[in-house]
Amino acid sequence: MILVSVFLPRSRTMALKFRLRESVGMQDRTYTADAEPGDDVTVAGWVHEIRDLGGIAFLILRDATGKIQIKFEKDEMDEDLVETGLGVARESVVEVSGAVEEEPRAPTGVEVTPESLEVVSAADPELPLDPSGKVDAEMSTRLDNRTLDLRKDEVQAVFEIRAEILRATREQFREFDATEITTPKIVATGTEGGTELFPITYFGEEAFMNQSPQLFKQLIAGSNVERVFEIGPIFRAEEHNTPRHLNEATSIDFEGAFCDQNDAMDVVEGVVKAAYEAIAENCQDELEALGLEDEFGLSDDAFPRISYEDAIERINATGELDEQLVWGDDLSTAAEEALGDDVGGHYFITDWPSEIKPFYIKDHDDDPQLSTGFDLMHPRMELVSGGQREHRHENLIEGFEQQGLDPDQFEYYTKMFKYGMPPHAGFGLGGERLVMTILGLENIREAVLFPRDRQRLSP
RNA sequence: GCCCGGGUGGUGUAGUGGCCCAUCAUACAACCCUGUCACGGUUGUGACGCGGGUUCAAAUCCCGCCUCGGGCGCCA
Repeated sequence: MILVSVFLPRSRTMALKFRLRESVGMQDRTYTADAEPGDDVTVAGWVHEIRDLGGIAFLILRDATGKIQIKFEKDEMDEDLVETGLGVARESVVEVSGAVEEEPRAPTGVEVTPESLEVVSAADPELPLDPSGKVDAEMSTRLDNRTLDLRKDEVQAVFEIRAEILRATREQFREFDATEITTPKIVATGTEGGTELFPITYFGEEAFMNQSPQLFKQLIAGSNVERVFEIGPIFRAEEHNTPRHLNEATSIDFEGAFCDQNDAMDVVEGVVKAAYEAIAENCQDELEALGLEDEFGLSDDAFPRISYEDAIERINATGELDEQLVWGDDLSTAAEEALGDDVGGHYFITDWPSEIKPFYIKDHDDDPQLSTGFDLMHPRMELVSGGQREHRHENLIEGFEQQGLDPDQFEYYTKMFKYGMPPHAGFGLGGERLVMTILGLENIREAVLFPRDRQRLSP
């Protein structure tokens, strides 16, 4: 990514966003975005850069709201002050007090003439990566030094937007009358078998990190709560090596009683669109930092709902695949790409063959070969999988057996289907994949502060 | 799980057997410069992932290990 400008003018909304924090921060500190000409201020932050032109020199101070220029005139100012100010290493934390003056030649139109400067925390002059962005760093170097990496505007913007996506999806779920729940991450059994779970020891007993809140959210949807959502971590022990998989991911889950797969699709479509809208409305500065301000948005059109049968026909018709797909085939990455290019936007694939969907997905009443399962696809990758759930106890037990699972191990789950389980439907949406597709990130690790992948366990 | 490609100063790179006590940028150090905004200029500092092998000669070829990234499978 290329930094658009060293000085990103922060808008009024940005300044307002941070003003709220002042009540809990340094009482007499002014954010750089709030420094107005005529004020006597104390600003505190990181030394972004020092430009020494000889008789005059500038220190660029950066904080969460932006940057401000501190001016040093060597002949006219206290020698110690100049020496301290210009001797400090980049990325050191300093606190500067002085008068803010209007100055058209300054990058933001204002600059501070310092009266005092304190080095709060000196930085090592040799940095493991360059937060000013003049020199790129590799993903691995960046992740090993996330604190420094986040000092770059375009990196910080990703996580501000991620936070906005989470806020907007939460709010949208509330619009759908769903209650936020949290379910256990340490579990006795997996959702779909034990092969892809991280085993742990729980007081001497075998346990696992949960790979999905699926069974728990169903149990709560079957209570009077009816509609639930959860935004939380999921853990998968698969040893994949791709730019779109994580071993710890954030799942955005929904489950609703008296809902069918079409209702679930309505909800997920609403949630995804709410995320796009919230970003367009509240994250202009961040979009600019990422260079996305011109092209950002999502069409108002409904996401097309394409049946599995039509999907394979359409894929075959593109001629992109070496071998024609036949009914019952799962969709390969190449097939998904061919269809994604053909559709050109988000779309659902519905009515999958029952045999390639998990046991808890309900089949169509009039055709047991067809499931109510659906996927929401972004042209670049799968975002969501969902469907109507099997709520009939007998059918559920049968499903376990057909999938080669022992229903006795899941008794905590299946027995609740004996005490009044309404029809219900839901979905799981990949949180990082949502962030990644919305922002066009090349690697899913860009969307997580401290990613867990096959190689990385720390930091 | 199968397959492919990398690892060179702090950072990012050039270099496919001798022309390399290793290129360039940035950083760092010193000096010059009174309006920079990726400031500019001069000089300097600093590196071939680890171990073994082939060769008169290895950053370069071979083997093993460590490590990073990607493709597929599978998935969110």
